[in-house]
Amino acid sequence: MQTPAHAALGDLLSYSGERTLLAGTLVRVPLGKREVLGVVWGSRPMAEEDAALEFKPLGTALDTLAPLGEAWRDLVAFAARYYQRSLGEIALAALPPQLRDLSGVQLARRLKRQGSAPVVDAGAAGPSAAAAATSDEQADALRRIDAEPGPFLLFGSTGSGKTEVYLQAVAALLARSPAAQALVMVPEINLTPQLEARFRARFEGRFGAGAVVSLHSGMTNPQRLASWLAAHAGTARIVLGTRMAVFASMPALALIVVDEEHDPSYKQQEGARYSARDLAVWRGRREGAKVILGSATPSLESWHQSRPPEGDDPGGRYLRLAMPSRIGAGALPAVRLVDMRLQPSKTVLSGVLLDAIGQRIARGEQSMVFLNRRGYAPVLACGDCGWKSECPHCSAFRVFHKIDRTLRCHHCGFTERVPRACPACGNPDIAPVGRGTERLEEHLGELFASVQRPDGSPVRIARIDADSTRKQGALESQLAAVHAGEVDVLVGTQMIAKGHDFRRITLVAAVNPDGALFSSDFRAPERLFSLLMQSAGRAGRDAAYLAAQGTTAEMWIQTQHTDHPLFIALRRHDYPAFAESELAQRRAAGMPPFAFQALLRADARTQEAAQAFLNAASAAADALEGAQQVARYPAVPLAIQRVANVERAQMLVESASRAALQRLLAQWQPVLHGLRRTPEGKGVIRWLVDVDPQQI
DNA sequence: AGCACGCCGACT
DNA sequence: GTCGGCGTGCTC
Repeated sequence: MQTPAHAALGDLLSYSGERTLLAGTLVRVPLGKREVLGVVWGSRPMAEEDAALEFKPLGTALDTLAPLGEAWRDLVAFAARYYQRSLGEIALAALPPQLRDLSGVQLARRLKRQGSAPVVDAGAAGPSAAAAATSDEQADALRRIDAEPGPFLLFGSTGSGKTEVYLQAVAALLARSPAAQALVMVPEINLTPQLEARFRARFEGRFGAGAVVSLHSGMTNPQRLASWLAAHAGTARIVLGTRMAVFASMPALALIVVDEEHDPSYKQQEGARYSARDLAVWRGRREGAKVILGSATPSLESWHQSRPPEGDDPGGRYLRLAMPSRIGAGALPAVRLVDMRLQPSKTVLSGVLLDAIGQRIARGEQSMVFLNRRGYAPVLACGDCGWKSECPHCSAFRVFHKIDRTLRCHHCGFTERVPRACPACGNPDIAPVGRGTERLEEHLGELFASVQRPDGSPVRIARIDADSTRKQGALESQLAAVHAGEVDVLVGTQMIAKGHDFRRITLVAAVNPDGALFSSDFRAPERLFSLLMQSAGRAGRDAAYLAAQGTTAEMWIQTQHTDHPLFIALRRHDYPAFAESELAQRRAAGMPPFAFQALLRADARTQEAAQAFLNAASAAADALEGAQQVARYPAVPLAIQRVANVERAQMLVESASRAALQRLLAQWQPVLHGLRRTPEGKGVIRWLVDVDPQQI
């Protein structure tokens, strides 16, 4: 009747105890030599046949806490089943870590303290930020959300006011039902503070402090526990969080919002590889809560699922709500494609783009230059002997970081000081190849060294990427500098493309986005389109500013493929056209969303051992029921084959039927565990199943 | 996952 | 002679 532990450990463990505990009660139980947290999944009286078995006695029950509800347990059970993980692993991951090491007494103390915190008093309403006036599109979306069951796909361009729709949908719901709770998810921790501020401003006056809580991995354990307990008790009316929040215990859940639903961060990439967006839809249906998925560039899965009925096609299960207009922001930026084939070879920044940026600087406007590669140069190479800065532990190059003169492997973290001469032949003349954000920042600094801002001061270039924001609070202070107008040109990775509301940026440039056009990952174009759309959305957010400046917003793209359909659709800001052509290709090729996939991955000391395991697994699958409905592709090395001296291989498994795929995976699981003890499983360090993989 | 038990190299 | 490397196996 409990849950911790992992992988091969059977689903449920049984313990003995004097009294019957309600399902969902948290308990401490002995497991091996330690005591762990468990959740009661069910109980029954001792039967005679149990006498032969030896059950350990249950430890203390943490029953000062209300038991976890049936809906929560169903969600955990579904996630465990669907993503092929043990019940205990999901349940434990779904609970705040601090619950694990809190004794019953400590927990009671926490609850008492929290219970005595100022209680929500609707009568003593303080000032609440007023709801903004809604556009016709927003009002229409809200009406449909109110009238229809959903799930909804809120398809709104950047600046169309999706957040206002979320706020008012939440407000309508909380006003109608005195206990109702809403869950609002965002893809990244970085985006929670500004969302939290808006929700607090809107709701804390009405529902009291503590009505809005956050739940994400950036919080300390005590903070997380406090939020979790408030959600579980129902005192928190609104829970904001990242993907982990989908598992929050919310007894009166009535609405789930998944903002930027297309974002890959919703898919957990280690441990249990769940999709918080997909679980949100499942949870919404199970609990009768409305679900709103919002995006300017929806995932093709959600887009397809929200197609309107047509002919024989009954349409998708989601209801699409479109909000094409931008509110309070200027028109969407004009997209300019620079044909790099017409530029001198090795041009990094074309003359026309530099001119355009220069003009913005002269007018005191800001530009954003976007390059998805951090560091100074992706490779360091010797011109004489051909040595390259390979990582000794990975099949990847170490990146040259000029700032601290290091070569760093971005996969295993292996870092060394840059050698003064070629380690292979001693040639002192080793040179960076290619460019990252550091080098671009340096390059721009040189190019604009003689240019002046309107007040005569020198041009300021700033860089925002994972390296420049590593320190606590660094991102905030850098963003503040941009907002304060201290920066003329901002260089960065995709970090700067998301969410941040820059008022004075009127030009956004993507320097070298072509890599994703011909990637082996079939989802790469989808990600690129969404990233570029999102980047474009950073420009010209403030119509009043544009008008005052007498300027228009522009998005520049340097490419070798100016006639690529992706860029043509982008130039028209036409996501539907892009989606339609991508979906046609996916349909023709039998790829998601027209097929369902899973990956079986194996890590081993040698590539042969990893592949041998996968091949044996594939052979074993032949004998399973329904195997002929599921295609298994050959085992292949991962794109980055070796990381930290571990060889990695994977096998794609695919079916037109989700149910058939699930049936096969369920039967496969015990076989795979068994395989580890056979000769083919010998060298395998670990294996895992990734259901609905995002990256292939 | 933890945490044991168990068999082979460099230290008090 | 012991400390400790991580390989293998178990947890009601």
